[in-house]
Amino acid sequence: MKDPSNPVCRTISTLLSRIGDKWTVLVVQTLGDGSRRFNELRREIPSVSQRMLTLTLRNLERDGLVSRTVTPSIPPRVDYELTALGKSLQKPICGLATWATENVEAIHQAQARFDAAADEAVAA
Amino acid sequence: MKDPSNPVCRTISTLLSRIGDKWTVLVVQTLGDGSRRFNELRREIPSVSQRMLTLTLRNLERDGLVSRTVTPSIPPRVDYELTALGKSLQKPICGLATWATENVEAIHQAQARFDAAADEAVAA
DNA sequence: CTGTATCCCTATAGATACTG
DNA sequence: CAGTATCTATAGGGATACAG
Repeated sequence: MKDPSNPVCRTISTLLSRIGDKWTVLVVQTLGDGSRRFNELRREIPSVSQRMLTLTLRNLERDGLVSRTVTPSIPPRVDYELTALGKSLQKPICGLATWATENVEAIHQAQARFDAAADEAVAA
Repeated sequence: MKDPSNPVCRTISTLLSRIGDKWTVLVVQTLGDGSRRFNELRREIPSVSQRMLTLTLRNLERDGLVSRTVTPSIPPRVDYELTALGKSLQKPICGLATWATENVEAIHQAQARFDAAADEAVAA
């Protein structure tokens, strides 16, 4: 893991870029407790646009993390669900979530200190 | 964790955006086994530009994950090192890294299948 | 050695309108 | 209902030049 140009580090970096985008984690978390239809997801993630939800779901489907099931009725019905692979991702994400919740306060304080110090430097 | 608009989910999402950027994880991993000077980091992460390394380190410093120690000699010397907070992030990142290495093959196969299916659809 | 400053290009994401 | 298409705004990031 010492050489950042090695495949392992690249893999991690690529993965983090994917799930680190603005919507992927929210969608995965939402699908965590069961399958959802397209507009159900929209309602549960109010801030996501139709376009971004579509793109996010397509990427997740392409990566094999989410399955897409079309029921050709009228009106059409599409259900999204985590695959086994997608579910297996929940555990490591949860680890990160735990770290985040435990340390968010420390990070905010560090940011406040840093910004205060920067302001002071400007004033001087 | 059900409501994606709740603070916890936002926190995770924000955190992932931060460490999910192009360089942060590489820098954190590189600093994982000890402090480095600016140009040492550049050499160990050949693909990073001076600008992006500076920005990445500033953000990490601001978040309290990395400490910056200036030695006012000639030439100047600046050492970067993980703080306790930064080190504590290594464990959850490692969990994700493990998942990534274990499943990278499955993801690639899923992508190949998806792309093949898409091509087929175009051909038809 | 360790950065800043500037220019510029591209990728990402939001808004809106339209379609099967 | 579940998308696609298009336009636009912004942010990320590379290259280069310069500075303490």
